[in-house]
Amino acid sequence: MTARLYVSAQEVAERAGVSRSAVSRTFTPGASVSPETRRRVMEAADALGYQVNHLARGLMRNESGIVCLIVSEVATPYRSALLSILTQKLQNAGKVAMLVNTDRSDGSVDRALKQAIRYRADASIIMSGLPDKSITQLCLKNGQRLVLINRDDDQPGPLRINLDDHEAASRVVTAFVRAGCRRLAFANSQAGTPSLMAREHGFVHAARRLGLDVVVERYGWTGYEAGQVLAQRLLTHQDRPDAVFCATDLLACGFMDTARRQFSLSIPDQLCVAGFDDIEQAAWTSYDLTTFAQPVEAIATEAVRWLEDRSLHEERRIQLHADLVWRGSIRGG
Amino acid sequence: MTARLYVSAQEVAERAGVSRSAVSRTFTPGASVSPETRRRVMEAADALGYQVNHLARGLMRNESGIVCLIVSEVATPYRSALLSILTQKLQNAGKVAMLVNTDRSDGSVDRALKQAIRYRADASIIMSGLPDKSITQLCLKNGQRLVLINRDDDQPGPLRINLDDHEAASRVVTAFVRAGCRRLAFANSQAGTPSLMAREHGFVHAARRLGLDVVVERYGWTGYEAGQVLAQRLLTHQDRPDAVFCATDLLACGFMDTARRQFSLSIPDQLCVAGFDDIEQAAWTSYDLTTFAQPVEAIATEAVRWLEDRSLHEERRIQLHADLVWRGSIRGG
DNA sequence: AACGCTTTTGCAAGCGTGTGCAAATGCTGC
DNA sequence: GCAGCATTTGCACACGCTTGCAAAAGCGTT
Repeated sequence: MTARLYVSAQEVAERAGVSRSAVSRTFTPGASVSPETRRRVMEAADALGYQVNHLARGLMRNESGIVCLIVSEVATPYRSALLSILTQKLQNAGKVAMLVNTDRSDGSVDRALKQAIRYRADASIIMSGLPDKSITQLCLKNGQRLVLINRDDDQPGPLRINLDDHEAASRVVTAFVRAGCRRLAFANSQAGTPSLMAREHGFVHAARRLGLDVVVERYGWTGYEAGQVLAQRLLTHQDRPDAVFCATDLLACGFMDTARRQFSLSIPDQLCVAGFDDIEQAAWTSYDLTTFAQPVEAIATEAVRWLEDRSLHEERRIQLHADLVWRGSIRGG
Repeated sequence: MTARLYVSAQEVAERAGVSRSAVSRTFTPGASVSPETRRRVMEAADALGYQVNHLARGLMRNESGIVCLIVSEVATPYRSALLSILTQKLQNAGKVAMLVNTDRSDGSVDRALKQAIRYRADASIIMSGLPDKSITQLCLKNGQRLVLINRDDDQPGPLRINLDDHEAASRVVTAFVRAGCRRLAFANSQAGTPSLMAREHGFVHAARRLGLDVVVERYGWTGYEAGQVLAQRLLTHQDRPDAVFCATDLLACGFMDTARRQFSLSIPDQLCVAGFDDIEQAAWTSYDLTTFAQPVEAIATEAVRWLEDRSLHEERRIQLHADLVWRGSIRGG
């Protein structure tokens, strides 16, 4: 019993006693079909289990309905949260998400974009890494739309969504100082992405403006373990910090755990901590971390809105605001 | 400057001075092309930025290369970990993942499968929820392959991958008893999925076999907050448990936090805890949770292997083993 | 040079759909 | 009944690709 072919519009047409065009029009919103034929077509379609072939439709319309999401480290809390809401909203907009994982190997963002082109994706949303300019050109030339999320750079053409990292970082300084902290530190990873660096620079500059120095430490990849190592390093510093801004909540979690367990520090009494992203774990009582919320909802909304609106295919930048979520890891408040 | 059409094989052929077929064959592994024409085609293709149109190819070959992943609660640690590795392996196998998020609304698994059919996905992998039998039939009739992960049920046709939940649960009983615990409890959500229930039943049965009773509590959705509530309920129980098996690591995290913070219990001295999934947070020092590891690697490997091997399109069940990861939340060891 | 064989090439049909165009149909008002 | 109009329908072509088939080309042998 080798599987039969899918049922085609032709078969539906025959069963309904109409032409194939009528079937096509029935499934094309806004096409001209009389109520009566539509009914008969629907009936036949249901009976046969007909589903429009989107490959063929995409071929004709030159619009596949596919949006390619390019991500690495999908299993990370912030990434998966953004991914979740993006797919949600894309589906609501009648699109479907194609997920390309760019872990390992470096040219993989480029490979991912080529994959997107092969499937004639209507757009690609890049959440990690950066494509080569030549590939960007290729995409734009082919009318493929491009969205860059939190990957600020100078590529032309696409929609770029970014946060006010710099300004957010300066708010942390204020909070730390108001809490009576004077020995500030910044814990960063070595990833060196623009948003991470913007937080670092924003923090350092704002502190300097108040005449305060900042100890900056960078280590490894942006995860829990790196946070632990950073705590080891920063807390054994001769002049131990009394406040640390971690570039990421994951770093902050590792940092806090090591600060408490290994250095027996009480938070926020002896050490104030702030993070960024507002991942789910930041709200867990073990951490109760004061942090900045990634506006994932707004990011997704803006991205999808831009994709839907065909008039806006010009270059565009959107800067969103990261709200400070005040919890218990900074004194006062 | 409205975006030009994508470059087609025709244009490549003209530029290379060969027929369209030659171009097609150049990009079809194993087709008969002379080295010389292949070279010329490749040259022209590179110059023009040609990418094979997979929509058209899928239409002809009746094989799209798309595999549909049907998931809800993508942002959950275990789900996102599985998703990550699955996409990884699918890509290595030359497939591409289409992600359908089935949060909200109940018929959405069915809708997701219809979507998969419309895009003529070669297969669908269901990680959450359960499709209606009629839809399953529709898929199989159309030659679409189906993989169910941890969703044991009686649907015919697909590949079903499950864990030895029952046996794992009984190992926890042994560990608890060996640690000197006698007042056992099981913390579950109300989701009632087969795997969760298998863990519950396995635990209760194994305990009963040793003459021990188990207090079972169920609440809410399988997340951190539910764990907190479950702790509230179980730890105020007249005869307070000295060991609790949480159906899920997320539940366990919430449970532990509330046990420590609200009831000032020390783990594992006054309370032993075990979880299931081995999410990343289970290894964090705040939790240091003894738990069972979801064999995500093996799950993905088996699923992809089955998809690749066209000979195995008969029904199949695979039962995988969940390793016990011993950490500090149970005494002894 | 003629032969047989293998490899390469081009032709053309077909995959399942959307849509412009012209023919057909239905409806309204004389 | 018929002109005038709006609506519906079917035909046929196009989308970009794969592939069976037969013709063409290459090549070694006699």
